[in-house]
Amino acid sequence: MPADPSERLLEFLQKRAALSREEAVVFAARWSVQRQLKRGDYLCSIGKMEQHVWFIAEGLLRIYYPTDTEEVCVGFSYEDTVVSSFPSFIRQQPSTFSIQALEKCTALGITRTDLYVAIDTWPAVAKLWSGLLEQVVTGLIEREIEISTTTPEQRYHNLLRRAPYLFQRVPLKYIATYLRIKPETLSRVRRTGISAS
Amino acid sequence: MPADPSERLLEFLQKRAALSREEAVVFAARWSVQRQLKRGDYLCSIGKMEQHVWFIAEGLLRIYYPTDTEEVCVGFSYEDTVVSSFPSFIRQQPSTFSIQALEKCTALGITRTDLYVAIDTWPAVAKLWSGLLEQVVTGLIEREIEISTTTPEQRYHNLLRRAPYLFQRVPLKYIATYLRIKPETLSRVRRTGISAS
DNA sequence: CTGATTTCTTGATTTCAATCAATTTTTAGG
DNA sequence: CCTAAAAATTGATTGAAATCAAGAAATCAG
Repeated sequence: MPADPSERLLEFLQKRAALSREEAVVFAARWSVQRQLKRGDYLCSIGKMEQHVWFIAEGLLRIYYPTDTEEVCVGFSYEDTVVSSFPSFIRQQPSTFSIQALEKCTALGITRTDLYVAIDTWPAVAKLWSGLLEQVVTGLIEREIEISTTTPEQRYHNLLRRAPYLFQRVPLKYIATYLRIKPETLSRVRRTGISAS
Repeated sequence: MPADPSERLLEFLQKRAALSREEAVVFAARWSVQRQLKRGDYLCSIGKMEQHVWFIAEGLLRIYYPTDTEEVCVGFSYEDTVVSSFPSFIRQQPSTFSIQALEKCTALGITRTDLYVAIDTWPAVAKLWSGLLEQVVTGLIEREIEISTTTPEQRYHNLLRRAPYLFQRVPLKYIATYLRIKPETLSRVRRTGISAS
């Protein structure tokens, strides 16, 4: 894992997209917006127009939307993942999400125009984009099903199994909103160490 | 609105994709699987591999997944919409959804291979596909937000405003599961005719 | 048209997680 | 290292919708 963000992006692209080395280098160069975030900083805020898709080279962020009374996490992003406020980016509408660094982060961004030009230029990039959207779609659907078919306790155990690393890096109060339960409930569920099926 | 399913598909494609008339005709011809469904028939069932994306030329269907105790509707499809068990179609895994006709339906299907060939052949089809996926993504996200930020009553009024036609065509018990409430609750919410904000 | 089945409504009761209210523990920044 | 702020825990209580239980109304197939 290279420390250099661009090098890391290049590896990511070559692993994920059917691009030649040269194409990958050219495409990677279009991810020209570098952001350094410290804990608490925002990559995107409610109401702002999302102009980029971000590659996270380092760090961890939460993606959330606010309600009257709390902030509900829809997901987390970390090293070697791609994140954006997709509905805002796709439709060019004000974002309904905020994306906040929970750790010091390094992100590389590509603009909307650059991305769509790349999609039109390289079929492999078009494929990468559809693949990413497909992943988002299947992820959202699976998540919706899980939330509505499982108990808070099951969801906790499922997440613990699928993504134990989150519990090392994310305050439980954010994990709680991601599981659609209150921190108090999560605390109680953890105490009674009932094992998952 | 033409009665002929193929003609209807052609109109749909020309409206939605930047295809020339000739391209549209050639692409439309790949939607070669025609299905006639009567009330109660299935376009896709749990556990089956979804092999097609379907264009609905006529009729109305519900898309749902089963839980221990009920069937939860994730959406409806009707004339001039496209439907599939997307996660199954995309990943070629057994479907976690069933898609059932609530009325007599006519559907035209394109196979996975035919679709992906078309995507690779015509940039406009690739665009159509990404556009469709983008629509699914934004729809799912908005829905997730709505479900977790609104009361059953608000959701009922929102749906009544956005899609009044569903109430003409779909039994309330299916609408209830779509709103993530029990039929009894929906009934009570409808009785107390409190108007939406 | 008509009887059977499905769907919808209404009432009584229960339940699971939310809320409210303090502490205790942990963490981060000076 | 120390202290203030943030996060987590624990207990008591509440509440909104689910569940349970009949009936009434609508619909569909023969």
